[in-house]
Amino acid sequence: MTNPGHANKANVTVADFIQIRRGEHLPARIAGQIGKEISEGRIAPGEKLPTEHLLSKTFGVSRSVVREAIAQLRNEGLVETRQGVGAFATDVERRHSIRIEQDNLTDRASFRSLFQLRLPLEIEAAGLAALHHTVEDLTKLDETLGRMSGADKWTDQGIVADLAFHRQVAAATQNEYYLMFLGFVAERIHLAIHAARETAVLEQIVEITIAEHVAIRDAIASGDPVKARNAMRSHLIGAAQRIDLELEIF
Amino acid sequence: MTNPGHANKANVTVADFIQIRRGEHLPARIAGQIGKEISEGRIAPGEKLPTEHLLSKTFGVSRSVVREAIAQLRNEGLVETRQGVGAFATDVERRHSIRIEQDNLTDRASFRSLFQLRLPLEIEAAGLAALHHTVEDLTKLDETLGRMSGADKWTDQGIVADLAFHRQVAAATQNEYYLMFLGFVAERIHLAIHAARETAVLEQIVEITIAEHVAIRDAIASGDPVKARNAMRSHLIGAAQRIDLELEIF
DNA sequence: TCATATAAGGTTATCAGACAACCCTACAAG
DNA sequence: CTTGTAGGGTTGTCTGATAACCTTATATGA
Repeated sequence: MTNPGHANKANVTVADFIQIRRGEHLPARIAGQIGKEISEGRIAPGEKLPTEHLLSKTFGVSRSVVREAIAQLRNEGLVETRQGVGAFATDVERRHSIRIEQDNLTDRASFRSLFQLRLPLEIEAAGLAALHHTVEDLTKLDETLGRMSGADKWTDQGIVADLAFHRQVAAATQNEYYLMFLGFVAERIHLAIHAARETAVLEQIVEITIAEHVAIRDAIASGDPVKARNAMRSHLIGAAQRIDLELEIF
Repeated sequence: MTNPGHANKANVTVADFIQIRRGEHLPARIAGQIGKEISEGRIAPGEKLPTEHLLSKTFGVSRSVVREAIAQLRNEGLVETRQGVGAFATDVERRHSIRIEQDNLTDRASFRSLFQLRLPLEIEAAGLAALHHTVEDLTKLDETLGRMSGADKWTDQGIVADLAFHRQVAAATQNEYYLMFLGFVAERIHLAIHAARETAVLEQIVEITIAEHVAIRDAIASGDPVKARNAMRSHLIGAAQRIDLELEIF
């Protein structure tokens, strides 16, 4: 919308790029500026970025720095580069890595969406864990439960242990992707709650839900996937209610 | 005389379809190797990585490439660098982005794990889509179904349409994270099948499953989440069976 | 005229070497 | 014993060059 047609030849004004001040991690700052241009739509998807040479002159840095900045953007999926052609802003659909800006989660609707995503993953993970857990998995679960109900229950340790418990359930599935995705999602959720200064709420959750965690552990140990799923479902629904989150269950 | 860049093997004229990956972005490959070392624990968290100079000699590439690889790992949160000191591996918990190396999916067990992760997400998404879909969502679904059963059924278009269908179901949940995660996972799976040169199988899947897709669409349109979930579950289980994938269902 | 081959110029990818900024350690000076 | 400093090592940045690749225009031959 903002005159995207000038990337072809003799671009008059690349953008409102300002000269970089030295001091700390040049590539990251330049990547930030370019990324902002893309995120805010001033560089449309599919549009070609200025050449590295031109960018280096524009920012007043060497081409190495520009290259590293573009590499970072490419890694985040915001741009694609084609040798001999140039760098292009990508469609949102094609991004090949998942990244969640923590700021987004301050929005309650967004937070709820992430929790709603977590729900089926945790439930399925509990079921798979019931089928595939090893003796070591159970040992680790018990150890973590001990930390949760231990003397340091009211410190951050309890919260860390809660996170660790769910991570270990995911690990017990023996499925690397459950560990990867659930670890990622659960961590975002915990961080969001933490950032919202609702740690008191979290501690309360930890206290109330020790019994629920034990139930999950026992269900997994029993090897009954249905029982494990139900235990995890009850736990998560309860946890959501305790932070006034209304989920859709069916 | 020891130029490692051109120290390749003699050109083999046989049709050996092993990837030569000459244009496969050197830094990404090196980042993958180093990242693997970290993920699999051969480089412990907190441990110092070899110096850039040593790495460049080890891999036989220039320092620029190694730097770009390390920058990528830093961006993914796997390493932290301190000027004048070195690069250090970080804890797994710290990672703030998810990335799946496509190579891993050539391994059938790994591919199955990803499919097993996709299962509950797709099912839940179908249920949520039944509740939250808009008129526009249904229109897009119908349009995509038309492309699947159209004349270009046997081209890549049919496969693209299949992917688009599932993406639109995810979009119909009105939950950005379902779109983000499912789009990501489903795309990996399709790429893996494609890379395995099983496109013929995929096309067969598309043909057989048009009816199943229509059933999913109708169930979503009916607004009954349970029905939508069942339709999606049947479809995915069938799709898995058609590529000889045995999933755990409960 | 039309299709193909070739040349030219631009862009990214990689290389090589150098210097700057910064950190750590050890050792000398007080 | 404390302090200062010199030295070496590492990452950060710069500069210039070459290779690989793409696009476009021109030439060539039927």
